[in-house]
Amino acid sequence: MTAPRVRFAPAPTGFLHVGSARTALFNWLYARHHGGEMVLRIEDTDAALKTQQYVDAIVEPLRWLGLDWDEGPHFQSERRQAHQAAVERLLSRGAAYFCDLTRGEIKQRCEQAGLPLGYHGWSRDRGVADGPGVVVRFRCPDQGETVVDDAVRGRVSFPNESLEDFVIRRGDGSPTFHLANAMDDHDMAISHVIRGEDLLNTTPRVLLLWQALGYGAPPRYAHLPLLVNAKRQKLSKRRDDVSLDDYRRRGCLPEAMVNHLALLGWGPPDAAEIRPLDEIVELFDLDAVKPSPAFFDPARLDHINSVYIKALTPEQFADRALPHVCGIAAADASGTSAAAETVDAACEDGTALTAAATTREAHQQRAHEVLLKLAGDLQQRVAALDEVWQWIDWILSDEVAYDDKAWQKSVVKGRAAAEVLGAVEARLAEDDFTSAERLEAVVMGVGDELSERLGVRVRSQAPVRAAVSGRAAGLPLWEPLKLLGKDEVLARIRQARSRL
RNA sequence: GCCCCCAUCGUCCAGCGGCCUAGGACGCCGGCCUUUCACGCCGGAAACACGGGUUCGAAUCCCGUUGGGGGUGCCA
Repeated sequence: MTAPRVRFAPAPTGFLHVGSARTALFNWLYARHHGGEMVLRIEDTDAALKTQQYVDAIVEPLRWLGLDWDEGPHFQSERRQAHQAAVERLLSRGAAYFCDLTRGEIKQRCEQAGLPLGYHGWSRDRGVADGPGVVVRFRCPDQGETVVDDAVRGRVSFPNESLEDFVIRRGDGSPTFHLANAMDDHDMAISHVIRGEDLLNTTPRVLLLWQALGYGAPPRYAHLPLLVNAKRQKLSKRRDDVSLDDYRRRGCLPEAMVNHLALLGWGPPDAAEIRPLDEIVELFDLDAVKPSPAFFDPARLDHINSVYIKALTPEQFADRALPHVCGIAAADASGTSAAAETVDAACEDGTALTAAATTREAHQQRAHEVLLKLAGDLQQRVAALDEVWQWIDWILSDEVAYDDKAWQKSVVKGRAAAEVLGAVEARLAEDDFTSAERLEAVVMGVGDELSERLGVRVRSQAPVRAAVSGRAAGLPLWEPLKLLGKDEVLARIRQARSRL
């Protein structure tokens, strides 16, 4: 087999859809596995969507995923001349004709003829002349069938009588997707067209055009299973979370997203599902792609993401989590995260999150240090990077937000909580806060002593946690106490005691 | 309406005629570990949509039914 040449051809819609990302990935995997090439082509037939912003919305997420291409981006709009010339050729050959019927007129004719709503070659013999608003339609054969030889689905045949004379040039002179698609795939020497199943029904049209244009053997088609939501409907922009960039902002790792996407419609021959991309490249092939729709399950993505997060070194974790803790990753999000709002607000109006970090830079430096020190404990607790903030906000901020339930449970109703806090404050005043282990020994020691004295189990960790963090649960306390520092810890315990 | 696709645990995959009393993973439930929350470990419930064929033998092949989805645009 000669090296394949595939293309990823998204329409510029302002963002990259996870379904499109999956299509891009499968094209890329196929090309890389077989040592072929991938072309990026932006299908901007429709409007003037070739702005940098629209192109970036496609290119950047692809780069984020780690997918590259060997050629492009090409733009369909740049091939306008060639497309128009082809329309002329089809016209002069009688393979296409002009039509000036409006939607209403078509409907009317159907009713008069007692035919089901549709285009029944109405203008084939009307001899319509070209002019403003006049479209060009392709003359489909009335008999026979058009067969799509699909790498995923096998032989799919369409009765030609079910095909209507479709528009290949709009009233404004622009070519439609079918025409541009056939021509561009031919002219760019595409060998394999790998795309979503929603396009399967349009394939006979492209094939008919391919034939009429005298192009010879068509490319091999492969229609990938649709990505669906929990209700098993095609993922849609309106009701589902489909923007790849949103996942990035929420702290999904690109390698996790790629791995997750690869598992939708495909599975490795062995049982190892979570594995590096180069191994997936090695194992991937089209004949192993399943034809049935796949649910894009966010819970599964979370799991895969959590596995990748756990595998990060502390340094990698700190570097990658930092933007999510400092509001950078979510800066351009429509719904900014709590972390972003808190940090941005504090930094922008000049107020400090902590007395020590009075600038954004200082805050970042401090946050990085905290992330690095707590990496292991954080990594096993988050499924996405944007969850990190809620575990450490109390360390990075001077303000303690006391959770009512936690306060009641751990301090008010906590056994001997007042004594615990009193004793801990006294003992910690003697400590130099250089050892997390010693801090643990001190706090736990207070609990043990009280337990012995009172004859009942006294848990000393809970009230201390509530005092310094305002919460009932969280990270192992000792390293955070050290990071918070002696003055701050003692101040918080004092503050808690005064609340009693 | 018409055309097309799809059909194994709730979900994603394995199974491509006998290895299947159907395997793994997510999720769920239970237990262990633990002076928080987690991680980890152990265990459990959970599926071949239905009906006909073909075959010595079918989750695997064929047909039909049912169910789900997609398309049916001067969107792609």
